[in-house]
Amino acid sequence: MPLRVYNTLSRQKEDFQTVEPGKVSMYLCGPTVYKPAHIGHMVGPVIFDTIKRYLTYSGYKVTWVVNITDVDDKLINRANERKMTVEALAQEMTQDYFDNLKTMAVAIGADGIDHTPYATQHIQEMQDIIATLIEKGFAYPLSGDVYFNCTKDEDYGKLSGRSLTDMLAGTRIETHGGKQHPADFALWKGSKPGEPAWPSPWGPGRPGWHIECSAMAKKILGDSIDIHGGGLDLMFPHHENELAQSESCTGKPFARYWMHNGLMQASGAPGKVGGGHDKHGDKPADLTAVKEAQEANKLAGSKGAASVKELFAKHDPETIRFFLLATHYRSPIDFSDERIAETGKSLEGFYRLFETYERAAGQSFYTLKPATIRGNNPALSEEGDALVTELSTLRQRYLDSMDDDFNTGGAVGVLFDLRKTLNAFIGDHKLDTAAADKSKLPALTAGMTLLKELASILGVFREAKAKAASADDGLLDGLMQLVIQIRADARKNKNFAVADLIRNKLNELKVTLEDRTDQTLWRRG
RNA sequence: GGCUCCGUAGCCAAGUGGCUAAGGCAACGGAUUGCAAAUCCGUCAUCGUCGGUUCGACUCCGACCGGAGCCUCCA
Repeated sequence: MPLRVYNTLSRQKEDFQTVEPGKVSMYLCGPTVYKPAHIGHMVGPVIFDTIKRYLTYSGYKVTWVVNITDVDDKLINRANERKMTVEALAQEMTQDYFDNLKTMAVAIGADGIDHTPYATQHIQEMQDIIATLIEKGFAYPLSGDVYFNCTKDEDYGKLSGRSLTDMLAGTRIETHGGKQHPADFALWKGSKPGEPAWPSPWGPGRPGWHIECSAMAKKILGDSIDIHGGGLDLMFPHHENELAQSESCTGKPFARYWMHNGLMQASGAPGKVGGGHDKHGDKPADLTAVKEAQEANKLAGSKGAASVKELFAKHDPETIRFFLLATHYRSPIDFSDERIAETGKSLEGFYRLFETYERAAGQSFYTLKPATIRGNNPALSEEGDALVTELSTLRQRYLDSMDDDFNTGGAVGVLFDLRKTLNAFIGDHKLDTAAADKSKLPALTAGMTLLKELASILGVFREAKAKAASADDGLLDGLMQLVIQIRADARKNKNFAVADLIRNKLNELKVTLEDRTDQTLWRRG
């Protein structure tokens, strides 16, 4: 089955064909760095990181760009509030963003985001595009600003499915004095005193919001890119305008596939995590009230939108990543601590399996070296155990899911099936006991290696978790072994009252004991 | 008002014009265990409502109900 990708432009899944065979250029709209990232900001990067991993696994050479918007009204206002420069604020928040990406297993570099261009470092490229647009008649200067002329762009609105007449009918667009059409948007904004400004042929000013992406995508990836991504909220006006100005400038298709991820929603609180939410539409007369309500909501802050760093204090980042990938990327995700905790529970079985495997095989799951390229997996093509056949089937199901518009939710389901299969195999052959049928170990390792392969594509189970108690010098485990020994003696003497007392008291201390046939294991939680 | 999208079991969630509608969490029954834990096996849905198209629809079309997003420089 060929890879198929849902394209917002056509509103359907299309066979994936790149501009250049074997290569994929990918541009994801990054954050405006004016405040700490919240969970919603992680959705796009995690999904596109997974997409890059899968495309790479499928044999493509992928170049991925995520831009940093480091000049904008919100930055200016925020910097003023905090009495710091826009540069300093941007630097601080960019670092926060990068730190969070790293924690979420999204790398900066060849294994992840290849380029992170900054808007302020591409002013010249933006001005070049603006100049070209003016020259071609797609844009016009107006008292220090420059506007894109939407009516000159024949297919304006094709991405979001809007027409200029619809937009007029909506009357939601405030007409700025002098603009030729209400939908015309700023390419260049003349600066007010005290604002960041760059010299330009149209006077000192700063770029409009959309132009930076056009400029940076063009510079780094070329006139036509393969995939352009971002949150669903960016489809209009941001991506629509970006597309319009880019194609008007170059005369070439800007992006083959537009991919939009669904937004994170705080559970119980309608609306997206990051901002206010208001219903409107029925009462256009109530504009003022609506606006006031919006402001109030903005001040109230982001309900349910703890910063990512606060979230990491409560939940394992791997759990959060898994949580994000368990749902299809185009669906909205309902976010709550309960949901993530539930995901955490569902992952425990994997960690147990890894421990079991280590006991059985004498090597860590994390040291297994899985195939990194799709193709026939030699370990699975050998005639052998019935397990091997089953593994091949599961692997194919996984690939079919991912080929279908990166259906990570379906792929996650296969991971759980694989877990069950391997646990059953271990049980059938008593592989975690002294009575193990050692001849079955290679088949088990093949299965575990496959699990590693499939999980790696999702960016999970790649590395062992850092030991929580790094300060512990082994005392804790020593004490536990002592307690376990004492309890084992009690059990041997059928003194179950003592044995159960020990176990119950340990439970109260959040320590779980597991009596296996030949030993007793303990773990926290 | 305009433009999109969604509605699958107690909860989360994948998927399909026709064989048994993935998987997870929870619950229940069983195997295992001294009892537990962990693991395995099993039980648990006719797919918002009403029409239409079709030999046949949960899957296509329409209406309605319910929910979400955008039209406001939020990823």
